[in-house]
Amino acid sequence: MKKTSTYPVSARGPADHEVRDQIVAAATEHFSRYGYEKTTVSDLAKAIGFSKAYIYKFFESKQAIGEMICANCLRQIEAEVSAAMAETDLAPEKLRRMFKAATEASLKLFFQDRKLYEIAASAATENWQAVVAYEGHIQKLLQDVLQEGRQSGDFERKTPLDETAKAIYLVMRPYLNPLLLQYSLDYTEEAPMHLSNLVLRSLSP
Amino acid sequence: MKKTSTYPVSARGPADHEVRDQIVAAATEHFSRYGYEKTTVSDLAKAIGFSKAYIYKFFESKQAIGEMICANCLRQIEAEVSAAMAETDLAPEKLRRMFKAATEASLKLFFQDRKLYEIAASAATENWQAVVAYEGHIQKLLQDVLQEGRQSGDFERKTPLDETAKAIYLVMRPYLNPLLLQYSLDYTEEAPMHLSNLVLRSLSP
DNA sequence: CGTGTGACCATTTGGTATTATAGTCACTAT
DNA sequence: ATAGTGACTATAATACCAAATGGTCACACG
Repeated sequence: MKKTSTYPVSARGPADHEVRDQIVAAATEHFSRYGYEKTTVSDLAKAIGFSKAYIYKFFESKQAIGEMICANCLRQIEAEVSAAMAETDLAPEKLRRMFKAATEASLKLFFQDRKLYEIAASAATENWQAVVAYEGHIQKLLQDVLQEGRQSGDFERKTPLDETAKAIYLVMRPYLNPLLLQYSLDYTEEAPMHLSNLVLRSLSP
Repeated sequence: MKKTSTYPVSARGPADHEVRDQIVAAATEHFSRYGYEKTTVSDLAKAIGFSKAYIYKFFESKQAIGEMICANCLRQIEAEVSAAMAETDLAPEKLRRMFKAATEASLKLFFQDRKLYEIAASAATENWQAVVAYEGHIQKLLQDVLQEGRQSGDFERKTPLDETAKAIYLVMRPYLNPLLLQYSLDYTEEAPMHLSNLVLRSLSP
């Protein structure tokens, strides 16, 4: 199995290679310190002691490197969300924690890793693979918890599952999507609770 | 009573004056045709046959003129939403129509009056009075229909009204707020229906 | 074959000189 | 007092050119 998560379409050359890891490490460092725009490919090359041309043996563009770093950020968020959900067995509580953890993890990125956040925001604007994958994974998590709640009898079963999932995703989107989050900052304090309440009321059997 | 809606804080000089109306008319024309940035205050002056200095007897800045035009747009949306809601007496249906009409009116602005939409988006970014007022009015409409539905027995009465109103507003926001709408275009087709359904389920007694 | 690069080109970007614009004010006319 | 303006300034936009950057390629080395 090819692990597409760490070797996306936009990569090239040997998949498993020490230099690839070095590039990613240097890019993470530079992007998060100086930002994506201010980091040149030559900077990365210098940092790992190779020529710029060599970097292009591993990534087909600077953006491809950015995608990788962005994907790592988003996977980090996914992991935090999954962890928060794993803390309980009750579907309703899982849903609450999912919403809360996702918002908090995104906010953490925004406030503590602004430069990386900016990459994620561009990624969302331009619909990079990493963001599409992230959205897919979150939707999957959501669908799973809905299914679980239906099985346990916590959630109603009349409404088609995919409709419910879609609607709830739309409710969460302004706080999950890096691009939208920055325009919802005034609400991040209360929104997860209020919206979780609303969603759970809508799910009651 | 001062009608603050047509004479906001950022205006100056005689409130009711033919020239003020001429300025607004010329600005509406120019802003919607050439855009806010590309229109100079001198252009407006030329259009109404006065000097630029005279315009500043009526508005304290170019932005103040923009606010007025923007406020008109938003009031137009409000009017369309109110009209749509008046078509029915049933609170749940009112809520559906509110969501649908608001989304459609905002989309109309986006696609058919792009230049004016851009003003509204800036207004939302910079929190102009016009947008704050618009949000307030929409929230009032929402609160009223909720109250009405509670009285008629269509909606549950346990949850505090302002919490419900706030949560539902947050659900609608991505499609009402001009700044957010442009990032939700992929969803405007289905979102009003799916989200109305979700909200109504959450309101069921 | 895999590792690695300097030289090269087409676009962007950054800096800067110049122009255009927002906004004011003293002033005239009625 | 109300109606109206030309001349002015500080700031923002623009136009311009030089430097920097993303990206490629032919080639060298083991």
